[in-house]
Amino acid sequence: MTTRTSWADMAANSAAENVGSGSSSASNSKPVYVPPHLRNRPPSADPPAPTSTGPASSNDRPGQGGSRWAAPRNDYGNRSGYGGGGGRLGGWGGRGGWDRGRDREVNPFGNDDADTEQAFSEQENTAINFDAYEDIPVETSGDNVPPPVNTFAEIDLGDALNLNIRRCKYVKPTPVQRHAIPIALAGRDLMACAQTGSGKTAAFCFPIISGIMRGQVPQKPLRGARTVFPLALILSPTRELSMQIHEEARKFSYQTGVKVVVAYGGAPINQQLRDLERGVDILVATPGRLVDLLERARVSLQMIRYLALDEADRMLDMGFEPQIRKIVEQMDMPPPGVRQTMLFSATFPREIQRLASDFLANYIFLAVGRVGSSTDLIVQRVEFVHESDKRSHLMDLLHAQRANGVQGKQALTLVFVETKKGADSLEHWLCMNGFPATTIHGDRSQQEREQALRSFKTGATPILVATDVAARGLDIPHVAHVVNFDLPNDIDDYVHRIGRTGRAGKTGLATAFFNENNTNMAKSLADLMQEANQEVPAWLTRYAARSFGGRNRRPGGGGGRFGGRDFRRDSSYNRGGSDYYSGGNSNSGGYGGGYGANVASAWD
DNA sequence: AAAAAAT
Repeated sequence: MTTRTSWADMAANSAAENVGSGSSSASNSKPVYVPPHLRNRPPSADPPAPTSTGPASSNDRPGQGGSRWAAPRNDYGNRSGYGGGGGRLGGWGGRGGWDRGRDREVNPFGNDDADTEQAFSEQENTAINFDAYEDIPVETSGDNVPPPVNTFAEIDLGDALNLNIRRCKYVKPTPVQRHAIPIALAGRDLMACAQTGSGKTAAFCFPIISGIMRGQVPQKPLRGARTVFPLALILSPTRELSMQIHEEARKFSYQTGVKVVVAYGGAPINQQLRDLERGVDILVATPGRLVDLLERARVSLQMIRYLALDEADRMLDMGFEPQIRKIVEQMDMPPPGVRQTMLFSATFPREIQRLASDFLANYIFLAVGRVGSSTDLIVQRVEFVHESDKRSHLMDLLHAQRANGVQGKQALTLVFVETKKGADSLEHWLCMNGFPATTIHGDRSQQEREQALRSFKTGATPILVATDVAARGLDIPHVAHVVNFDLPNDIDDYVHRIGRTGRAGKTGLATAFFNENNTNMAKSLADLMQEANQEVPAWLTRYAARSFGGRNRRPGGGGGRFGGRDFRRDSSYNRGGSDYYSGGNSNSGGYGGGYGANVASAWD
């Protein structure tokens, strides 16, 4: 079944359905989470009862549950089957079980007081501007696509998770969450084109955490005493992105009894081993370190129920594919159809979709994008700058920015270059010229990388020179300007790079330096900018007309290089279609909503 | 050709 609906339509339909189905607590015994802005409207719904809830409540933390929160406890936990019979004791982590309750869980939230409305509004840097996400076109395909939801209350995530959602100030689900969460909760495999800034991590974390909480306690397989058996695996292409996902997942799983551990290279493995031994349900990892752990038999994938690949197209490109295949296909992970697999990215080239389908079973394809383009929030500029002029041109931009800046402060500027050497050399030059800069790339130590990122985020060094290590997924609030000092050779990389600004519904600026070395990018860049309603300089259009475009120019026009389209619908894909389409009703006709050819976006 | 990812 194929549906094409604008986001607004979805919301309207969904709301209409709810009227009939009686989702309010008055007609339904299940308590309903009421977002803060809807509270004090008698009498339909009470706030959630924030007890310790969930499966861990009966056993893990005696004395903590229920007393921390004043609100009256409801019976949700018992009715829904959560935690019945004492609940699970957490994942298989060697020394897990009863001991785990003694470890006081560190509060991952800066401010623990979820009942203080003010606390929410003060955390402005994580607030999402939802108005920017209205009227978003959505495309789904696959068998029996579960309908989207309108509110978190419609989803049976459980009290503990709902409380963490409140703590994160997520008042209502973002478009990708509205669609992806019901799909994932239905147990379906998913390939999703979605935006990090709007809560993509939550879109795959919520169903995983919820599924682990309500799942049966698995029998621990017989293995070496030090082997741990995570239930979910989340892979990402860079260490910093894995760290970021881990931090978010920890917030979502706070006081749920679900344990999240991160493992990546460049850091001492011993601490990570200790973390694993203390119990792991969800393992977030980069591929190299995970392979190491698997070969040491410190981790087994035998119990994996959920597999999520973030930046999935990157994970399956030439550099990563062998490692991913090893992890997913050649170790002890359950096969597709047994485990549940979710792939997320903004860009999903057709050939990567084809590779990815090896990992999926009867999956649903989901694309969420803005009308016309998803980069409305990012003003894109492209300037013709000769190689020899780049530095002085960058200096001009930075000077102008400083002049316009608030209180003379330099706005955060992320400068992408092609090579690690180039990054070091540009950073040095900027510092020499009075612009506090730092750099992040793969030749730096992990400590240096993390320090650079911190120092950039805090504004201590408001200029960060980066290679593509920082191109994907990193959520750095307040990046005002992304400069493509060197253009990438792949338009997908450009899309991901500029997506470091204009996040969470805020606006941003992206400037690209173009010269005769970038002619192969002219066509794709011009098309992309046009789709995003950006001003395309006449000289770029002329380059584009001359350019033969190489791999960046997709044949067949309608394919859309954004990847907002299911490759199974291409006529060139002919394995009998019914593998994937029960009805075979792939409707590939014109789409009024904005998925034309070459739609691209800042969505990752 | 470059970048990332294990030691």
